[in-house]
Amino acid sequence: MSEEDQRPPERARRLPRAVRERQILDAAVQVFSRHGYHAASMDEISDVAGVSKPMIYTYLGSKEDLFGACIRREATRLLEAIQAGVQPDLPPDMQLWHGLRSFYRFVAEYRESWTVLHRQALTVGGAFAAEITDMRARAIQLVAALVVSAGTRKGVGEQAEFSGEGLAASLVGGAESLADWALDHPDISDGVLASWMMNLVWLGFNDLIEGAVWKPSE
Amino acid sequence: MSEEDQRPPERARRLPRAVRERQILDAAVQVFSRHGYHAASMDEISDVAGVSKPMIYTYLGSKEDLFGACIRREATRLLEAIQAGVQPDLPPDMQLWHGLRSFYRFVAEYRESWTVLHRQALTVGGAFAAEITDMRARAIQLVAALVVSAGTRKGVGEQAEFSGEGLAASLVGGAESLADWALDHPDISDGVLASWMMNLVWLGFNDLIEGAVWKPSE
Amino acid sequence: MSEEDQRPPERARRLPRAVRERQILDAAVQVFSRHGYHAASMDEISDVAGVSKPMIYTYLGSKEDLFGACIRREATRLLEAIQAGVQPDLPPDMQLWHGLRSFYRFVAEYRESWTVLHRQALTVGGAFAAEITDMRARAIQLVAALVVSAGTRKGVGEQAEFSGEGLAASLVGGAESLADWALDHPDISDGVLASWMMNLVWLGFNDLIEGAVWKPSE
Amino acid sequence: MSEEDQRPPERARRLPRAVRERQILDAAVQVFSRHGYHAASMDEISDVAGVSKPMIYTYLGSKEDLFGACIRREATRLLEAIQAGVQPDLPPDMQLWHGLRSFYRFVAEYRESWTVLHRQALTVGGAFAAEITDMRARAIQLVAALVVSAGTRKGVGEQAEFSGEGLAASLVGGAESLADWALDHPDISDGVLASWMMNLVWLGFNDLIEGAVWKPSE
DNA sequence: GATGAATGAGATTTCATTCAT
DNA sequence: AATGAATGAAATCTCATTCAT
Repeated sequence: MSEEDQRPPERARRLPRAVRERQILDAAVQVFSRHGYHAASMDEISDVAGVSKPMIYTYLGSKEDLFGACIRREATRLLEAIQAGVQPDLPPDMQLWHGLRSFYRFVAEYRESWTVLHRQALTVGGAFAAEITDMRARAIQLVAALVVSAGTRKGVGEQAEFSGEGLAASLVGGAESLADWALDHPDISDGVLASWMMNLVWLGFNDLIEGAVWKPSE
Repeated sequence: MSEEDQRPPERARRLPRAVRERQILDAAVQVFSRHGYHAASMDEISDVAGVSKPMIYTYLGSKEDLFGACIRREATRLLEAIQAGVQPDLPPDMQLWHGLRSFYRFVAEYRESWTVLHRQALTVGGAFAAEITDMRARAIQLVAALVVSAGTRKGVGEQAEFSGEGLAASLVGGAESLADWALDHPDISDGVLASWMMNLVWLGFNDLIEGAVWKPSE
Repeated sequence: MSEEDQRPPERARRLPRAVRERQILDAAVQVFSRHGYHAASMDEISDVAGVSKPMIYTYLGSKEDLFGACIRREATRLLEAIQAGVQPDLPPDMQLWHGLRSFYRFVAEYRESWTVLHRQALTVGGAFAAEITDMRARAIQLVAALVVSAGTRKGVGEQAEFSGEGLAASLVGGAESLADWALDHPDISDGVLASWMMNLVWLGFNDLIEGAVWKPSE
Repeated sequence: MSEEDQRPPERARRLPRAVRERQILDAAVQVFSRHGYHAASMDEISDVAGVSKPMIYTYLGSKEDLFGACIRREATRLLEAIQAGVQPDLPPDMQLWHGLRSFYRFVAEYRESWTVLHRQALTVGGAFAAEITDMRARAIQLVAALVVSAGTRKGVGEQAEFSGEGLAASLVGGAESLADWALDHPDISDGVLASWMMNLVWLGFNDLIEGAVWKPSE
């Protein structure tokens, strides 16, 4: 009844839209990463965000829209983190190494972002799978370019034993898989992880471009 | 319209339990692989199986049980397919190569089995994720054993640049990732895919055990 | 393949219909008494009876029919047990006492029968509630007759303080309630239980017919 | 057709939670009392309440929770009604009489409450049966205390012919049974019903504490 | 006479989404 | 700007009941 009582309750304080959107996206990433797209409920997200459900719909649209916004934000973050670590004037192997380090640093620091991108995004099907697959394809082609550029410098073309894109696909997958493995081994630094990948892949690749080829002995 | 069509509709025929169970599992794998665990509905599965829902519950139990049965059947299939291809008296690299070929052959032939195992099983969480993770861990350790056995023959121990389990994790992940990639490139034979992996990994690994080490040049 | 193998399996031995019906009814009483009408399932009943479900439907009809058959059989048992204990040439109080003893003996010996009749039959509604209520009404009127016959012998009519049927209703209810109580106190003999009821009721009733009347003092 | 009918349909009006909860509980008591716990459907309850099913789950929880809420509300009502009628400074017989009157008044006025408590609550089994049995036990011990206090004033102890708790159990059961009987005889006032119970029981009990004992004459 | 196979119908429960204030 | 109130639609699962052999 007094004048002070007339301002709205603590929780309902009017915040600028951008702040609210960030709150909601943070909560959504957290919940989606825990339960996956389908098992996550808008109720839980609104609870975690400290915001009512209609607000989510007003600001970010449907559940699918919301998930899309999460995916895009986290993907952007990841790509920016990697790009920030890469110095384009270095030789290809060092570029790769720096990129990998940044990647493993990101995964360690933003587990939830990584989980959403890697594990949950593919299960939704339809547009998202495509989006993620696209992003992955871009990453793969980036790596492939790196690899091929190194290769062509030494005069190696596309052959039966060698496919830039295919190798890049497995490289990216291997790196991701090692990232998952590293989530359970947090004491291993990003530098060591990146070195493992380089040793596994670069040396092998180096042999390839030197003309060495493994063939079935039979 | 033909004479055969005049017998009672397929659906009503009384078939022995084992046959129905196979039908149901086939349908379930198909539907789970398309939509994932949560988005798949028992209604759709029963439709695809040509069987009423109660039969599913009578024969295979709850949705979770059904999913578990799918996972286990497909995992067994996959492992058997790989083991059938491996000849234990060959040298490690040939064992690996044959294993990979069998793997890629299986993935090409049973896309849905692979999708369920690779993409969908992890999203359920709880017991299944654990089961799959376990199976993957077994595969990783198998590979690690192969790799390490080759390594120790040449006197290479665990070092900072080298971790059997970590490398195996990335190798398995890389192989899986290449399998996914190959789903979109069906013209590439399993032999070629396996060779790529071998060239990427074995040569690289070979260098490692010869003492070559990649190090950041900076 | 040998000749012995051609007789039907143990369970399917052809038994005369009356035996099968008894088996089924026994099982049904057991299951209904445990779970009540609605929570009992035909599956459980057929399991307990060691008989397939279609057999139940063939011999005893629908679930409702089956329940009805149970109720009628157990009610008949109860009434016969009571009548067997009563000797019609004794004075009213001794008749009542003997009836009560037989009743408590029956309840102790056939807990399940009693449970079905007392607790479960009323929850079904419709025809059964009516049937049970009827049976109870007959018991009440029987007791009422006893009471009234004793009363009229002494010249006591229906008054405000006295209603044969009402009193009988509460008497029967009290006896039933004591039976329930006795289920948790199995060391108390039927004779003692019957005596309690007589002391509680008969003395009071005796006073009534002697002209004593309790009235609110206010 | 009248002007009032032109406002939006009753169902869509936004009412405060407390009001809706009351509506739902009222409907639930009605439906549970008609069909029993198992045969009652949430659909019918939501229809009767004029509310959609999700509201019921949001406000009152599962079907079992809802039933529990009904039981507790009605039990509280009943106990309060009885306690409101009892005056603790009166002699034991008058306390009993007033308690009985209040009880019969309540049963007449809230038939459905009584039905749910008396007939339906026991059939659910588990926690509710226990809860109801408990409440009944409290009532029984209350009466037992009354009876025994009157008895000990006259120096009557526990004997073979007399068990406070057993007698109280049958007294309570008799009172309940008379209540059921009275439901079909609505012209009989609560005062008369209470008097019947007093005449039946109190006189008998009075005899007991005076030393009179009924014994089988055989 | 006896049963394994099969299902229609309906139960409880949850969720994304929207009104009305 | 913000939310409590409200729901349509659909999910999983169970049960009484009947065919076909």
